[in-house]
Amino acid sequence: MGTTGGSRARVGRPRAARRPDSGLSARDELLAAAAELFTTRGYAATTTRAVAERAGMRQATMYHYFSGKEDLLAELLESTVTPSLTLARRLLADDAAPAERRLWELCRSDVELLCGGPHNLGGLYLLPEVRSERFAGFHAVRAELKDTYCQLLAATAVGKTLGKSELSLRTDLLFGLIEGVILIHRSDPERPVSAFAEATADAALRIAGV
Amino acid sequence: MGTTGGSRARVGRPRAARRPDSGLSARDELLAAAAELFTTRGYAATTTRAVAERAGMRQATMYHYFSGKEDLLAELLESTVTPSLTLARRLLADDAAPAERRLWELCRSDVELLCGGPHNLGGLYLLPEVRSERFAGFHAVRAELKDTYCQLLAATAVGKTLGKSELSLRTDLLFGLIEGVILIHRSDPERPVSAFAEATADAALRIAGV
DNA sequence: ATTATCTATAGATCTATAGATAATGC
DNA sequence: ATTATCTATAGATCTATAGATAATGC
Repeated sequence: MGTTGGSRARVGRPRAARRPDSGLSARDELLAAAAELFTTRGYAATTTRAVAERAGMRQATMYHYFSGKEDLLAELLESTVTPSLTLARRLLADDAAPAERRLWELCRSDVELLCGGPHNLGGLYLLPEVRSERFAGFHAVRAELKDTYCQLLAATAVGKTLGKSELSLRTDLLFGLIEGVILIHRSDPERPVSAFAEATADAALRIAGV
Repeated sequence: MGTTGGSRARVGRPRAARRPDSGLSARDELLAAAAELFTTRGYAATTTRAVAERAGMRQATMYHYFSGKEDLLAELLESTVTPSLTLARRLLADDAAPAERRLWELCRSDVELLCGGPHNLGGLYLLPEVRSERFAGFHAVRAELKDTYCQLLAATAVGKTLGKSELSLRTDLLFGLIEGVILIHRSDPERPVSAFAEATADAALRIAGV
């Protein structure tokens, strides 16, 4: 997420509302605030003022770091999908482990990413605004990730027996479960994420018939 | 959805923008417009003007039928979950068929309800605003529906072997898949809904380990 | 001199109400 | 007389910019 910039004695006019140092750079404070508000209240319902003030600064100051709400959401979306794609590619290339095992690991890791961490970034995927073409960069990376899921599934024992449209349906089911995993997580947020991620990965393979 | 009121020669001042008769009552025209806009653009991003004008009337006229956007969403939500709960109760009581079969049928029917029909009402469940306490009526009915899923699952052969927390996890997985089914439907809207609903019901039972 | 922040605000909405109007019904 | 609609608008936002200010850096 960029500079973590912990320090004292910073350049620039001091903030009006002093608060204990979060340890994050101002930019990251804004991203964290936006993630929380977007996932809980929604994107359109979240004002630039709400984001800035939750981050500890005045509304106008946000524009020093981001060109607007859209810019914040775009960055959050890409930061979520990029590490997942990196792992997916590594797993696809690694032919030491069986495909079943690699697919399971990809699912497990994605669930941890989406449900773990300080904010439930998985909730971002459910925002209706995300479908807009303004987030084409995100959609492109996401499509690549989905294609990797599809290739891993096709490489399993079951996958090799499937026709094209059946493979495509099962990929959609599998990917849809992961994409919507936050809905399940929300129904019992107390469940420890690591065990939940394993259980969901098990379920994901069952859904795909693996 | 209430009165279907098809007719000519209606009481009241004529609309400014005449359009061919939709066959729906003004109230239902508003609900249909709201369903489409809420699911595609989101709730907060949809203005009262957009809803009214898509329904063929001016913004202020909407207030003759609904007290505001919130009222529209509340009615849409309840209209989606109520028929599903009715079926669920009937299936729970019907001990002629095996529980596995009844659970499958409930899943299939819910997928048809959420993905079929003129607008993809399933998309409403993903709106962040829906979690607000303002929609407590909906949440109550929804909780009852989920409980029925849980009881049907518990009545299956596999269900009887599960401990409490394992049953609860599998209910969450199953219900979460159905709740998020619109995400899967969106990835290929061309798939015929009835076959898709059957495939998703199959997947739902697999996820639950039935 | 540079930087991060502030205050102030113009312009663009959006909601919800008040009150007028143009039909039918009796 | 009743009804469904309209037009107009006050009041409440919200975004994005302009320009001032209070730190550090040199």
